[in-house]
Amino acid sequence: MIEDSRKILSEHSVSITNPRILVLEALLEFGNPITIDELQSKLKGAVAKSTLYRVLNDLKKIKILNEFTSPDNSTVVELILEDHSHHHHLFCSDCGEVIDVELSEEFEIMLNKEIEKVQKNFNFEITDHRVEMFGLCTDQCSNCK
Amino acid sequence: MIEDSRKILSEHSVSITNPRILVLEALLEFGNPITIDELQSKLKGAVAKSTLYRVLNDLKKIKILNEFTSPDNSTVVELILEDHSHHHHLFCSDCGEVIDVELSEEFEIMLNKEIEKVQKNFNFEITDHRVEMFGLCTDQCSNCK
DNA sequence: ACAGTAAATGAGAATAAGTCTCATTTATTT
DNA sequence: AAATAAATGAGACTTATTCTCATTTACTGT
Ligand SMILES: [Mn+2]
Ligand SMILES: [Mn+2]
Ligand SMILES: [Zn+2]
Ligand SMILES: [Zn+2]
Repeated sequence: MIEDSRKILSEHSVSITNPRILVLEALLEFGNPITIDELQSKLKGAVAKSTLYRVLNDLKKIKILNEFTSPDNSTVVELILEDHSHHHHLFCSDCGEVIDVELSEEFEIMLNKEIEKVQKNFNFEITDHRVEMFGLCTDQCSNCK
Repeated sequence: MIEDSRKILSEHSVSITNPRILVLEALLEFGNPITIDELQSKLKGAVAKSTLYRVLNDLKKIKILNEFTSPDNSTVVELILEDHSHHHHLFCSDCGEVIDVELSEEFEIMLNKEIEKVQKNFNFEITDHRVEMFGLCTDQCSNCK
């Protein structure tokens, strides 16, 4: 995992530093979208708060980190590596878990057609979209029992 | 408009107070999703900051206010009255404008089918969804020229 | 209309996520 | 190994939102 992190950094010509490795490792290990709070507690103070935010910004700049706000207003980040393709998110309103969801290709095609229509109607240039689903994990989520 | 505001409040058995009327009037007059910042400037200090947030919470409690975060992290609110049906949002990454968008019925039907699948796959109970589109208004938006 | 009571308000203090500053440390290049 | 630019840590700062509490206001029953 340390090697994965080093590789990611060097492939993006970002200098290899301890805080960057630690943050990447934590993200890789968790493997799911994670709250900044959770991330901080996984790091157990090994990286200063200011540095954590700087590293997250660095990762955003090289386009391997995605950031969004969950319905309870916490900031969530996730790595987007090569294998990580276009997908959407499912939020548990109870425990706050965020789950990656891939929707069917037919659906994405239809959504793109809708987007075409919206572009024309509003004379917009739409560059991205997001589908979010909210609900309750019923029994299998890692936080709720 | 004052009468509309009074009516909305009494219909939801919320006591009719000046700050509540002022906030409702501003929202009704603007008629679109609005940033809390913009809302505050429309109110020109007529409502104390703490009261504004309280009133917005009151409106959320009676389920006539929707709140979400725009991609630039500002908080956006909108009234959801009877006529205001299910819809989604389009964000201009340049000027921050937020536009209501209604997608086709066929699309929503298909999305609901996708949601059915996700519910089963993840053993979730999905209660709501959101489609967000991001891009640039090309010429007609009220803020960019 | 009036008094009594609970609810709502205003002003400003408190909280907390995220940013910034600056002195020190570290990574990279030679 | 030295030189240099970049990155870091610690804590100050900013700013959106919440909280506190003394005062004001809206509703209820008379
Ligand atoms: Mn994801
Ligand atoms: Mn809307
Ligand atoms: Zn859950
Ligand atoms: Zn615009």
